[in-house]
Amino acid sequence: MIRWGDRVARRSAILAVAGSLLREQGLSALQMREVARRAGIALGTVYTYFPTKEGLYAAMYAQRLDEMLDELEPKLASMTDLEELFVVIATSYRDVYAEFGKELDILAVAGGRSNLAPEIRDQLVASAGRLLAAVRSILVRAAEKGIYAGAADPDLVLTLLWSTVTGLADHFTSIRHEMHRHTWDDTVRFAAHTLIRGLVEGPVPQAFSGMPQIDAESDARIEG
Amino acid sequence: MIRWGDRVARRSAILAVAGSLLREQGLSALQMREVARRAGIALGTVYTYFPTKEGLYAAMYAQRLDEMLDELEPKLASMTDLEELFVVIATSYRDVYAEFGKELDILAVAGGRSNLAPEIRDQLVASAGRLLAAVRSILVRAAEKGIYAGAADPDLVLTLLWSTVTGLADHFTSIRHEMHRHTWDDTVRFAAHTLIRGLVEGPVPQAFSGMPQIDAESDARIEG
DNA sequence: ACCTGAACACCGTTCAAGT
DNA sequence: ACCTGAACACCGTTCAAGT
Repeated sequence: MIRWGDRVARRSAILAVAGSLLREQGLSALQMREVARRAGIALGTVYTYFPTKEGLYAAMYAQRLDEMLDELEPKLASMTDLEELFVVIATSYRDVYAEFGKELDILAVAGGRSNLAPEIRDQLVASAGRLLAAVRSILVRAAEKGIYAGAADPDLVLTLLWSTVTGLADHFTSIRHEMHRHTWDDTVRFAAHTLIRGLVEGPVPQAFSGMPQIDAESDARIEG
Repeated sequence: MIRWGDRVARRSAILAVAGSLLREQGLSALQMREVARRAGIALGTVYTYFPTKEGLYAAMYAQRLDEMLDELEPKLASMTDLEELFVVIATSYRDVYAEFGKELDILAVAGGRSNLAPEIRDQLVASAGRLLAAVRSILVRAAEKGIYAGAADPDLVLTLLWSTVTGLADHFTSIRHEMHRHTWDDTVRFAAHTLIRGLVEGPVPQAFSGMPQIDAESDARIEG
């Protein structure tokens, strides 16, 4: 039992209870009354710790991301392979996505002007920063080795990679993935391989002439 | 005014009213009372046309997808360029996504076992079929010309392309896209170029040896 | 048959009162 | 200071009654 007035321990307990509720039964079962009941406190008390349900949710998300990054950073530090980078990050993020779903996106929340408590917002910004820093440093290392097509704007590369990460996470979190027999591992590795192959410098295959930017009539025509 | 008992016209009117509500004010403003009020009918009447709010939403989505495909199919029929294909589909879908957001995904709803009215489900399955048929026919045409790397499983290719389409749509529908200055057009074209370049057959750039499948130690190492 | 709208159920949020 | 829980607000859904 948490003693009366121990706000730090109580806050953790609420987060823990809410987390298990979310994991076990999904978002629709995450109700403030149920959180209060499982935490052994009154309904109103939850609101003295978190301003709204959304605030509670954001705090849970921030905590989960920190956990993810604590696991991820050591792996990324020693990593030199762009495909592996993609696979490892995508797989970690998929697990977070499976819990928190489409409601929250680390790069969206961290960048946005939502009504979050400043502390939570800062925590999310920090997490996003850790993730971006890790990815950027690998891209830079790759660019220095001349393998990665450094000509493309890093923002574009990051947007493409992150969009694919979230898109794949979404795919395998929805019933969509039951439409074919491929596993997550097969699919992410194929995605990683294809993307990196497309990004990497080198001779342009066949009809392509390697103009990586806007051009109304592209040069990848099948005929002619 | 719709005359008493004209269920066909009334149904259309409800869908139209709900659609404008969704477009103008977003999902949170789509409330059954407001739909009834704007349609000039009683709250209970809405429920004689649509079994639940979700059913109404799915019907709106199905209608919007039909509209999208009516626009898309003629364009796709004469299309031979894989990059253009990606750009055109992604852009159309982004507009749908901006309205209906993450709640519904054509390939998820069509494949799933949700509690939709059979007619709506059938309509969604048909839409998904139209989209997949169009894409597949272009991939096949490309494979015949020997440009597209037909070796890769078409399911994998489709999953990757569709995941990126939804990921990009999500990116540009969230505040995330404000984090950099690139437009939708720039980004989708870059994505299309990179993906198709990665998928296309041809000499493998630099250290790559073109093994497109699972391999724990990938060969895209930066060093060694 | 089709339509009505008051009533119910559910859940996020508030706040005056308790310790 | 911290906690309580009844009460309020809101909105999806139902159903007995109306035409």
